[in-house]
Amino acid sequence: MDRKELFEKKPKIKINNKISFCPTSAAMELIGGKWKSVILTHLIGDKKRYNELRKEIPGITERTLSLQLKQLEADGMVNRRVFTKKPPLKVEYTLTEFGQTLVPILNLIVDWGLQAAETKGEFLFEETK
Amino acid sequence: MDRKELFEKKPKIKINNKISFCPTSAAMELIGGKWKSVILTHLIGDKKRYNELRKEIPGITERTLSLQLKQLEADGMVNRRVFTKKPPLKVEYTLTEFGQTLVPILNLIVDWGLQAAETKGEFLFEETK
DNA sequence: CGGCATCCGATCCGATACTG
DNA sequence: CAGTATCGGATCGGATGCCG
Repeated sequence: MDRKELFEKKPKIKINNKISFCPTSAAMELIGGKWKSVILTHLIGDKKRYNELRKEIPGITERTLSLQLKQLEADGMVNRRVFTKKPPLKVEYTLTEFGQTLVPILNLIVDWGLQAAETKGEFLFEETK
Repeated sequence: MDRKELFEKKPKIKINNKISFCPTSAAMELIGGKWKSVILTHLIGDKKRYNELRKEIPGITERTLSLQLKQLEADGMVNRRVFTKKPPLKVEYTLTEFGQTLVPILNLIVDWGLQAAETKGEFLFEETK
């Protein structure tokens, strides 16, 4: 069935047991929310450890980072690999192959955010932490 | 200041009085959430009346559609125009010029959602309403 | 036709403290 | 180091009814 026919039939979409009414909302179930795309953006290119992500993503709490990573893992966007069994642990997160397919969108979103800031917003630089 | 320099300084970003820590979260403040990008997608190309949107977006409630449209208007993504004063009213929504800049992202998201459904999910067709 | 008002449960998410 | 546990406020969003 081609795209045109799909559009006309307006099927619901089921991904990971979540049912959506259209491709857009299906996508937003996976990458929407306040933090998911931010986390994914930071995983572009490199693997990252938990605390690296925590430091690189200002404003996020441990709890939220942990929960979001777990969801991303459950949705097949992120791999979690444990390298040591005894504390101190070493855990690395990477994008899955599926997660990689998001990279073009994430890059567009970053660009758009920058441009929106330039045209409609402002940048706040802080000398004094 | 060029992009590279901007990245290194990691300024906060303020758009419409909302402060974000990076371009991605700034963007997600504007287009994130369950419904905003769905609504915007339906405004691509055509102006739409309130009830048109309601019919075309299954699963959304009047209240939510109304609230989201108001936010999109406040954020400068959508124009709301009233054409009659006495009931029955005629109200049309269109993308603003700023909203138009989102179209490439929205199209990518639709494509990605379709592809995700094809590879990781399934389509549910309903003969019986 | 195009909403708004109200109520209310579900969910999100921040703060804080604790653990293998 | 990489989380989990618990609490609680804020926000989301569904149901319902009303209105110019």
